[in-house]
Amino acid sequence: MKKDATTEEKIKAAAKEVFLAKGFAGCSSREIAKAAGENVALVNYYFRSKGQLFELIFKSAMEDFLLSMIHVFNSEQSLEQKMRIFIEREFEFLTKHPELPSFIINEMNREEGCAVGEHTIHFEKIAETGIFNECIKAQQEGTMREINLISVIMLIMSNCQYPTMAKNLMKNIHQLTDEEYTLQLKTHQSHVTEMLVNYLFPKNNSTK
Amino acid sequence: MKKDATTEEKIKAAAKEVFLAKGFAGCSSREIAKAAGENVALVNYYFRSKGQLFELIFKSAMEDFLLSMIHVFNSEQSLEQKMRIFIEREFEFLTKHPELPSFIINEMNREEGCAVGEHTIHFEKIAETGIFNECIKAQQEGTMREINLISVIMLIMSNCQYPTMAKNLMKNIHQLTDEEYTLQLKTHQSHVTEMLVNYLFPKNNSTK
DNA sequence: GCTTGTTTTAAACACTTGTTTAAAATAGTT
DNA sequence: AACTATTTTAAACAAGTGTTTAAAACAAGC
Repeated sequence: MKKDATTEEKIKAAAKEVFLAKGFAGCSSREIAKAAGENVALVNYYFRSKGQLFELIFKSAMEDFLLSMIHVFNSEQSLEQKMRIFIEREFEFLTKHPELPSFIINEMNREEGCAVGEHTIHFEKIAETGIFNECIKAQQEGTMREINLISVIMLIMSNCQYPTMAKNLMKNIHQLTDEEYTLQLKTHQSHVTEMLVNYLFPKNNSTK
Repeated sequence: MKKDATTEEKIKAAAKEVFLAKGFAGCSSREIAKAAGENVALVNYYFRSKGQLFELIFKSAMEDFLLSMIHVFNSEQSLEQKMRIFIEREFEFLTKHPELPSFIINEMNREEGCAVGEHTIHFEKIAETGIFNECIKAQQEGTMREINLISVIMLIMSNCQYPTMAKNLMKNIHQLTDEEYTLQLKTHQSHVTEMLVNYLFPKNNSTK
């Protein structure tokens, strides 16, 4: 946390930390205030309610989440190479922010349905990079497998996000230490990369 | 819910439903009691505390979760065929219990660390089916790719579980209806199956 | 100095939380 | 029937919840 941040920023930073770790229902306003080193009333003074503060945090988390996808797509490289780099960046990003996918999926599954319908905006930014058109073109040329683009995204997300989300589960089931799991993750990443690239860009000309 | 269940069973059933949907922090004792149609005090009368009731539910959920893996492994079939059937069963199971993976992963990530260290027991049951030895043998014979078995499990879990966990996220991002997503899931399943089988059991003899 | 407006504080609000209690209802046994 | 043990109830408990309030502290301008 920065040193001379304003009270508002301190609360926001603390809220992000606590919300991401424990979810909306898993923490209290007082906990956030304490984490920020400020009075409870200030949470409502600056953000009106716990709910509105959460909404704010959630949106920015969602933005981080989706923007982490965009950077690679604009570069000048082959689709296959882009895919390789993208997976690498994704693993890198998720190692730094392991709580993010769980957080978003959870809060998305809450009954109150967090801020539904607004996140397509960011997704359209991804579309604007032209990556989807690039895929369609590659599919017409036969260098990429005929596959629904939603499935492509799902394959990538599944294989990149799940391993970081399920860290504690996996550690427990397989009796691994933190270091062992980090190592495991590294070799897993290369499997994921090879598997996805092999499947999406088959080398022998039987695209099925 | 069954008609003439005992009060204890009614509470347990209600607790399972509510806990799975909302998590430990996301619901109250009174909510569970109301869902069971019983008095709040009975929750503590039969289960002593919300925490102990949760522990009970969590363990049985974990059991469902892991036992869903075991059934296929004993059958008499080729490894590849077993894998295909396993993935099919897994998708089938997860469609019926979509909250299960999120629930377990979440509660596993809670600070209190739910009942850590006891779940290896079930996992050992999987080992007893001999599936792991079978894999090692296949790897020696060259019919299966040289790959850490933990990675194999992770690949399967990632690709089967994530798509059901992220349903609401995906629906929102891609603006899909429930029916559209179910359809999408169906075609995704076949991609997952082909991709995993192709990667784990490569046909051309270049196992790398 | 005093007077503005903003920021921070401690205290209180009404309500929900998990849990306990003591009395009431019920079932079981002789 | 009467006595027992079990089950269920409504009420209460202290502690914690999100939020509001009214007073205090602070800063800036005159």
